[in-house]
Amino acid sequence: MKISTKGRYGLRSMIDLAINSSGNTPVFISDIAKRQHLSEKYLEHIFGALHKAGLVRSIRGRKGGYLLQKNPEEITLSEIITALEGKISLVECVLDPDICPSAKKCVTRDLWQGLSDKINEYLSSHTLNDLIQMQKSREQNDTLMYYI
Amino acid sequence: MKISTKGRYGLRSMIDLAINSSGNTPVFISDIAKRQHLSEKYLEHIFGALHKAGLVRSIRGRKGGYLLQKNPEEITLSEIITALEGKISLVECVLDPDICPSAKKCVTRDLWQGLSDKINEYLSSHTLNDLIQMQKSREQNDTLMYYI
DNA sequence: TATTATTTCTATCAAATTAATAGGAAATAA
DNA sequence: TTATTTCCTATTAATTTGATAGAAATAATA
Ligand code: FES
Ligand code: FES
Repeated sequence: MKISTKGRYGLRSMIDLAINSSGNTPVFISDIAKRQHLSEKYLEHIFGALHKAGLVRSIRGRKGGYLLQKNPEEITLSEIITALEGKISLVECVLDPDICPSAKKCVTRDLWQGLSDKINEYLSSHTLNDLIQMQKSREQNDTLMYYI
Repeated sequence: MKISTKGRYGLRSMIDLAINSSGNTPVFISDIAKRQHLSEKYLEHIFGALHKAGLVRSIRGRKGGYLLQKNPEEITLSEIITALEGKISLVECVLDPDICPSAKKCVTRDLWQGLSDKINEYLSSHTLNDLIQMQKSREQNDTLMYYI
């Protein structure tokens, strides 16, 4: 029961993208990879998935790169994780009861269903903006420390 | 972000064990495997883990088998899942901050921490007995249906 | 005591999934 | 025309998960 690197790296990259894009100038994957200490090639894949899910806008060619497609407060963490890891459910049969012949009787399915709902609830109730604000205030506090 | 078969099979087997053990006579792994449509050999592993975690008592030799070590209402689902899948955390650095050099600054870690806590909360607040009662009442309803 | 049924332990193999790399095509601004 | 970027497809590497085999230990039973 772990979040994969795709999900983890992707979320961090979305925060990085939001913080480092000024206006309409796109951000290079290579820059995000450098700042986040990630492989450029692997990050390409991740942004492919984010793009496909409509969370980022891409500009091809020289001086191209990526931009957020929506405002950070309109992007829930659930959307980001779903884009990168698929629909959130702890067991397959929560989404697709047909794969378990005894799904109707199975009490553990109800349990996993309930827990999956909790997880979805949590991730839907936080937006990318929440993380950005946390990040920014944390950085500001770090700076202030030097003046105290 | 999935529960592995170990966790799923193990939980179902604990319910099976609790429901099918009468008094102090132990239950064979082979019987549980039959009823739950699981591989006997694989189930051995699973019970090895449950035993190691002190959730079941084993009786070796002929007419041996397994018994619950505690009353079902004293066994939380968190204990069972932890025994089978290890400590519940969505990313390694939640339990062990040292593996991420920037753990103190990382806002995504706080997020995963929070969500991992929710999951633990949920699984700690339900016991094996809850599932057994659900199962029993479900079976009773099924039986009643024939008499209506 | 010898035999048999049963669990436990360890080692290993197979399959599936995830993570990462590589190379080049397509697009586009300089 | 060139440099720089995303996009696409394939391949490889690493890790995790699922399953098997067989020897050792142990207790009941004949
Ligand atoms: S595990 Fe799928 S229905 Fe029980
Ligand atoms: S991912 Fe581990 S601290 Fe950020």
